[in-house]
Amino acid sequence: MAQDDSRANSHNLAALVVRTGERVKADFAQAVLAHDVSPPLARAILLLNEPAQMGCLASQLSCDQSYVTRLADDLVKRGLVTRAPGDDRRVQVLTLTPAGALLKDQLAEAVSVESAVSSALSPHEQEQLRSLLTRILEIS
Amino acid sequence: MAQDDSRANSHNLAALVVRTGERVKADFAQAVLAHDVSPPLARAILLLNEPAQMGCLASQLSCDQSYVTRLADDLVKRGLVTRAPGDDRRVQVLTLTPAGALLKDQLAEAVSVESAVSSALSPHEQEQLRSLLTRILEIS
DNA sequence: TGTCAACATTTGAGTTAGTCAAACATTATT
DNA sequence: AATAATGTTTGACTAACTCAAATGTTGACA
Repeated sequence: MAQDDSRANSHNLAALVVRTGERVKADFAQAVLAHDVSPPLARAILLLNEPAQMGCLASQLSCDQSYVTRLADDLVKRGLVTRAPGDDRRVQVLTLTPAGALLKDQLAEAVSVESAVSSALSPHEQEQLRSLLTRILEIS
Repeated sequence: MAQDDSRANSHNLAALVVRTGERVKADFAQAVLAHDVSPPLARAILLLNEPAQMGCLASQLSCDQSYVTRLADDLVKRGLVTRAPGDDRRVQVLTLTPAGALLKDQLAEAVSVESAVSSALSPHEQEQLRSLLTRILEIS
């Protein structure tokens, strides 16, 4: 109802969760854009610790497979990954080139350096937070 | 790696924060779309407890003023708000119509009902979470 | 009082981060 | 051998924005 204002606005905990997520995302974006990489591209690169097929990447990114195709196009064009058919010739396996691996390390460094989460909270508090968030994600 | 910890490397706390934010946002979207309102429109409606001028709404939504113009166009077209010049005739004041006010209450109800945050955590835990997130937002 | 800077809103054009459906190639099933 | 299933690609589209320039309005001040 209208007078139940405690939930309506940004004093609302749900809104705070969203806002914090957006803040962390913005920090990530700032860190990776400094390396001329868009956030989705950076996410893909950071997942390529070992060669992976595109469908797998899609599920890790929780996005459509066709979007991974576009990301891969871009990565290949930039010389950051190679795209080669696997044993099953339907699949394409993405592998970081040396340049890509280097960039991945730089991105990982940049992202972790400017992490508001780890600089705001003690290790114990970080564990607390992790546990609370996990509980939220677990429901349903 | 078949783990469906969907937002990659959820062992990374920052990723977990983002993922939780997205989950909460998705719940919000689901709740309001059931009332045929897009998430940004719903956010605007929920902020209109009292008449507000557009620039003010923009800052509450943290978006460009020109985007509020488009939201307002839509809201007016649907008969949910009126847009009238204020005393200062540069400003336009948005006011919920009766239909808009009714919808606002329905949205507030729908959004609060399906809140993962409040059903996953005890009141005390919610306070803990609020405090941790606030600390993250405060750093900058 | 006239002029000019500042402000609120609007418009037009563009961007980013995707989605969906259909097509295609390859492999698996019957 | 025919058909179904799987993985990727393409084309067309969308949502949710942003930016820059244009428009209308007001306040400041010489």
